[in-house]
Amino acid sequence: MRDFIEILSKSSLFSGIDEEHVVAMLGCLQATTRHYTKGAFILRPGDSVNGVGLVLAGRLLVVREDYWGNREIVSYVSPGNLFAEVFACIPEASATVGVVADEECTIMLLDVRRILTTCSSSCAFHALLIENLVRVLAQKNLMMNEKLGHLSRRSTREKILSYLSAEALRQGTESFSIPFNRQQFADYLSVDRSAMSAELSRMRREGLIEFRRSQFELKNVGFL
Amino acid sequence: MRDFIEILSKSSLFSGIDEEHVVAMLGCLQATTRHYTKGAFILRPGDSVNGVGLVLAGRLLVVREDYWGNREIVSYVSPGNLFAEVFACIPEASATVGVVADEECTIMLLDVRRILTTCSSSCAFHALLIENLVRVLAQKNLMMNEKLGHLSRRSTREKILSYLSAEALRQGTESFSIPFNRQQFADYLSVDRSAMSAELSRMRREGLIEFRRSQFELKNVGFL
DNA sequence: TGGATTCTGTTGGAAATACAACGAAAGAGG
DNA sequence: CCTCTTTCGTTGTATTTCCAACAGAATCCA
Repeated sequence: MRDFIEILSKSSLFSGIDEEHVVAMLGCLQATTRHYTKGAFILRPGDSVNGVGLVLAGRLLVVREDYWGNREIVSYVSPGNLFAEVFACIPEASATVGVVADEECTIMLLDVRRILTTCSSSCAFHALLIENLVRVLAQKNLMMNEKLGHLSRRSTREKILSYLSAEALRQGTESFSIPFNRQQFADYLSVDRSAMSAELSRMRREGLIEFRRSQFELKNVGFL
Repeated sequence: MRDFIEILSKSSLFSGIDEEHVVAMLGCLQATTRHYTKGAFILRPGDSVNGVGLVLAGRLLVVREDYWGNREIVSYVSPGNLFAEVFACIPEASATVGVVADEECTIMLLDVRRILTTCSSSCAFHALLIENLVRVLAQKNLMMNEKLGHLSRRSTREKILSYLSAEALRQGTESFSIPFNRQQFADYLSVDRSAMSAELSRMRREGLIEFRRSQFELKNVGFL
């Protein structure tokens, strides 16, 4: 547990609160930790959600699957970041997506009601906690919006370029690596993997990009 | 102004606060109202956002346009609902989408910092205001998630069915109308309008659906 | 090291979509 | 009631995507 306090104090939720106070708040928020092995479901579609999740170690995938088993990767969650906060903030809603451990991982569950309901006594940083929660919600919104922008492109090439240029902008360099393998990349953009590979090769032949596995480089782009 | 107080007290942000207190809070939140004619831009991509918007009358469209003029309808906003709250909650972010008046409309702008920063004196309902804001953010998140679910479908038919069945579920009936004309519907699902018309006709011939303009009926569905 | 497994790129045929063009139907406004 | 404008459905063609199958490369593990 001690190992995770640094993660916590640097997390999106506790940002700006020093380690000492974070520890004090954990009890107030009824924090519990859990451990999962690779491939295990942390949350299944339809589950009711009682608390917000915070990743302490490992990586989670947020996935959606349809009746025919097509799997789409909605997003991924790395240490220090929240998940399921949306369902936790709307008591009457149940999960519409699944959350799977992409590798062995440790998570922490916190009671959202305790975050929103200011307890006048102990927690001096409660206002900050709420502000952080609002910021996380807004940023997730922004991310989804960005992904919506990728998915709304008509062709595979446009989707790929939309994603890659956004990633180059975010990382501030034309040469960067993406957090997906090919199948995951295709799942993320909701296209066929082999079609994606073919399109990537075509773009390489045309001198638009260079790549090797998950390492990409945008050629001749004007915006950086 | 008087005309809009009922809208306000029933809005997502002021939900649970009676009209009397809503009026009292408006000053505290530095509320201003504006009027726009059909087709006018309320917000352009790249604009910096100082306050959250609340629709009092008329309907707004949230749109994204690419370099080639392809227009995607991200969502629409009807009276009583917020817009631009995401950008307002992240000071350093500027708008990534545009907001257009779909018809003549009146909106109100509110200072988000005033919502998040509790002023101990006057506003007894401030905690509720924050809770409402959090709920709105979470619900928008949920809506985007749902839309992501539609867009991630591979074929036009699947996208249409995904949207229509979600709408049928929401409205609780197999016969319902959608808030779009054909072009807007196609824009919303990011597909070609004529292709959509063709697919709709095909689905009608196969007995899956019935429709006339914006009125739809799902046939032989099991979930209602 | 060698074999098994996973990941990636390629290809060809089937299917679906985009695009452009057109006419019919519906709605708006005098 | 008539005209003008917008919306909607249809069709044919060019493109693009999907799907399945396969082979080479990289990685893993005993």
